[in-house]
Amino acid sequence: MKRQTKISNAVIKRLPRYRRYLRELQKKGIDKISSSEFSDLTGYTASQIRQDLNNFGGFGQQGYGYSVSGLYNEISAILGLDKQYKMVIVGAGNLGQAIANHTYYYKTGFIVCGIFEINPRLIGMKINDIEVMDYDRIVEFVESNDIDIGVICTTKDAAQEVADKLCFAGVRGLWNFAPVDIETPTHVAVENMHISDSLHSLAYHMNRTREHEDKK
Amino acid sequence: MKRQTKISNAVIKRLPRYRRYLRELQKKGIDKISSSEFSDLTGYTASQIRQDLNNFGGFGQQGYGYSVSGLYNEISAILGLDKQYKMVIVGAGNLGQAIANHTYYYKTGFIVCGIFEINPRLIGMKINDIEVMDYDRIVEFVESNDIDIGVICTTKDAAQEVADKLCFAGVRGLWNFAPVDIETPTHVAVENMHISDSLHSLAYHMNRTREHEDKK
DNA sequence: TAGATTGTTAATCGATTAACAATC
DNA sequence: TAGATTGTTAATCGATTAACAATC
Repeated sequence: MKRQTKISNAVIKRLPRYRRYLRELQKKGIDKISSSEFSDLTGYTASQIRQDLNNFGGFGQQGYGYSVSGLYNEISAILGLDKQYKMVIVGAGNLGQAIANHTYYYKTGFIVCGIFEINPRLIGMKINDIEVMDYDRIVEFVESNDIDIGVICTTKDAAQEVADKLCFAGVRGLWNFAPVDIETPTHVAVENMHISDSLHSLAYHMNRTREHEDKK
Repeated sequence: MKRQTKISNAVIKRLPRYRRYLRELQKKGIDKISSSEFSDLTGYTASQIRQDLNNFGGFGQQGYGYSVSGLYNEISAILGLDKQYKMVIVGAGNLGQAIANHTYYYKTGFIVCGIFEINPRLIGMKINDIEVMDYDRIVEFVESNDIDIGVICTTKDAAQEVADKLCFAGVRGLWNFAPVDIETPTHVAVENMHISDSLHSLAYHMNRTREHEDKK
């Protein structure tokens, strides 16, 4: 087993997907899988799966394969999903509310501790038992509650300023849903959910498949 | 100018981002940009920007650069954003409602024509003036209204069945928010918004930046 | 025209796939 | 043990970067 210093982002992006499939196998009561069976399931080549996993350690057993629950746990630990994270949501609009209501995060260790807004009509509301607070109080709140993650559900114009405030207050990660690219100090991780970008590439691919049809 | 047959997905994924920056430049009244200035702005290398654009045509002018609005329009057309798309949303939960309420899509040519649900308590409601209808009626509706895109906001267990039905009814694209990988006929494009996968890779990166700090 | 900047080819870099020795 | 399948090295493929001739 050889542990590498720098693991490419392409590998990291595949881990949550591997984990999802392992969870399904677990539910079905399957407790062993080979890289080639896993390849059939996921669509990744067996070679790539083994290569990816061996970035982190030798989790398999020659002649046998991988233990489904063992591998599930390993990947969870690699991703840091054995830990808990405290989150705040900024922006109590549709998207902020949808995320606050999504109990899934809570179940997997991502705890929404508060929602922040500038719109006075929304302040004081409760969404899924989480209080909507005045944005003015955010720095104090993040500091005193040791918040790990800020979720940005604001307009694109407010996003960078909100990000700056969250970083100043001490979050370690930003989950950005605004359609802009956020700048942060190097020690703060950013993950973007660029929803409209995604819709735009769907539009592209739809017109491409159309072209293929036309040629037939 | 040389037009390639097959353009890599990595290129396509960058186009919406290029387009966003061009829109901002346009708003600021800047009407000309060189690849190296655009590189400073976006973080992509000037070489990559020119390489990417030349997959589709020679949009620049030697010695001058690129026309901001010209390039914006070209990229919009490449993505197919000069067209209109009719969408239906399946699932009127938090996420489905958030998308239905997001007027942005409408402004950019993606028109939400209906929302479908199995929960009888939600059927008949109006969300942002869009009717929530019985899921039983979806095939008929998609067929008779020439719906282009199905947006899947259901649970992961229902997602594939919903996808099959939408494909059968004739959509050309699926925008999938359920945390599963959807299978479709080759002529139906799929774009995934795997929200929890994104959160999981954020968790990974947060723990990595932490390690760097520890080493200091 | 001279200067600037593109379009495009060539070189490099990184990621994926293939092959196979190690080993359970 | 023999068969199976991993871990890992080597080969290939593709994507990014560098370089420069074309040209506005």
